[in-house]
Amino acid sequence: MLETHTDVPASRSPEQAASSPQLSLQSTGCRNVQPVLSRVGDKWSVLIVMILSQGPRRFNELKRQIDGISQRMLTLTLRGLERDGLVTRTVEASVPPKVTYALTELGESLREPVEALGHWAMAHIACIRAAQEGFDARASQ
Amino acid sequence: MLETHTDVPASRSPEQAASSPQLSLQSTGCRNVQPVLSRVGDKWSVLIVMILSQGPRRFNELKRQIDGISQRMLTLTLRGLERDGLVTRTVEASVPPKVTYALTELGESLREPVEALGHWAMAHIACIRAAQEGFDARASQ
DNA sequence: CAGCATCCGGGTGGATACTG
DNA sequence: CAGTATCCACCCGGATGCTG
Repeated sequence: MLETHTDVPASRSPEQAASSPQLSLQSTGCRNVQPVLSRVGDKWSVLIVMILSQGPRRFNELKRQIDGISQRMLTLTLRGLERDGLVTRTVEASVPPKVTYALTELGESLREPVEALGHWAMAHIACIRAAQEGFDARASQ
Repeated sequence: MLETHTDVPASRSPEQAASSPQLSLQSTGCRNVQPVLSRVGDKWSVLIVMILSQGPRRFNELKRQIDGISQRMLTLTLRGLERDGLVTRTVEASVPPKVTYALTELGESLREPVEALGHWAMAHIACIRAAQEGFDARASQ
């Protein structure tokens, strides 16, 4: 569980902090946040994390369960997740080889904010689609 | 990415109507969630949303405030956000023209889950970096 | 001021073939 | 089974130049 939720009380940045140019919002927070956002926005990472949250999986189990992924992207994505410390890779030296992937605690803790985003998406998808259709209709005419 | 194209309706089977305990991101939810995740993972969208959450901004205000963005990407990103109904674009027909961008309620509501993700990122960035360095060290030797 | 048009380099990701 | 290696199409995104 993630009770280390250092709840930052949303220190509203007072717009233009005069002296220091607009490096406040970018370099301070976003340099750290952006890589994480990229991982979440990645085509396959979140899906893999969600599947692994149900339990460890072997390589081809994942491949079968994720419709449309190429083995190249599965490998690459798993390597990336492993590198970030979100997933562990366990090799059992047998014939045939058996490799098991599982979520780390870090990976597990990522599920909460990601699911929050997922819930937001589910709750507002109709609203978004409507906006898109309106926009497209306006643009085409 | 910015092309959150309106996906096919894809009539849902009514099997898991209201009994799904967990938000299944693989089957039903994935198609709805993924475009949103792409937007969040987008290089500039979240940054723009965060800035606009402090109040409406004009085009060049945003451009000045967002270090490193090209005006092409600013335009494209704002169009995408507008299309998704997250941002409004208001043109004041004057000379010189004045265009103001502001968050919609939908855009404002996105801030919460995104900030949750941001907090997660800030809280675990050290952990992630350590994992990455360990991984890289292991890989290079 | 607020864009759009164009070019183009680099990275993402799919398809395919091969290995331990 | 679980990858690696290679080729390649696409398109993201920066730079530049031009409009109203």
